[in-house]
Amino acid sequence: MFSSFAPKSFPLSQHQNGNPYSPLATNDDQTCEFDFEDILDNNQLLTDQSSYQELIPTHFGTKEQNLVMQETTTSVSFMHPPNNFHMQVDDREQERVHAKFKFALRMKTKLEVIDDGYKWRKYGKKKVKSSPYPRNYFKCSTVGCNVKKRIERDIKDSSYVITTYDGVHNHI
DNA sequence: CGCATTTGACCAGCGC
DNA sequence: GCGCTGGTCAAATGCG
Repeated sequence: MFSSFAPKSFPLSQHQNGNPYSPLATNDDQTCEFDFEDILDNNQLLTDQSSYQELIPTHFGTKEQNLVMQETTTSVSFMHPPNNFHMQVDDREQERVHAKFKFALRMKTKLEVIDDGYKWRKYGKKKVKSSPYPRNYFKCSTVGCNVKKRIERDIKDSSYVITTYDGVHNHI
């Protein structure tokens, strides 16, 4: 069963030749540099911290290092969970694990809405106390997919946007 | 007219 | 129990 928890494609509105995995096109409105700011919640399969730390540099780059998405191979690694993500779990367990999976990424962009390859429906906007910027709430538009995401500007540096994904897509 | 977005209302959880 | 805060709902609104 296919599933993914990360953006499907580069966070760019334009991809060369229409291929979302192609090298990045230059776009002044949105830089392509971004990094994992925080892993908010480990999934159950990776409760062993050491194994989790191994996966981050392999698949996403280290947390400290900005990851410039310029190579197809990097993006493909990024868009899918690690191969052993589904290891030794039945469908019910996998569903439970996916429902708990949550992570955030921080991206330098001037855009308010970021195209990550999935179709989202906005269902809420909230002023949060800790930030002068509103937080926007989205649900995946695909029927039966319960993935949500929140988007807000970084209060420390408003040129960055923090996107928090909640759940795992059950579709391509 | 249909669908997505907006936005105030409502709800749940938490700390006091 | 009460108030605060964040998350969700849903009616109103806007737009193609």
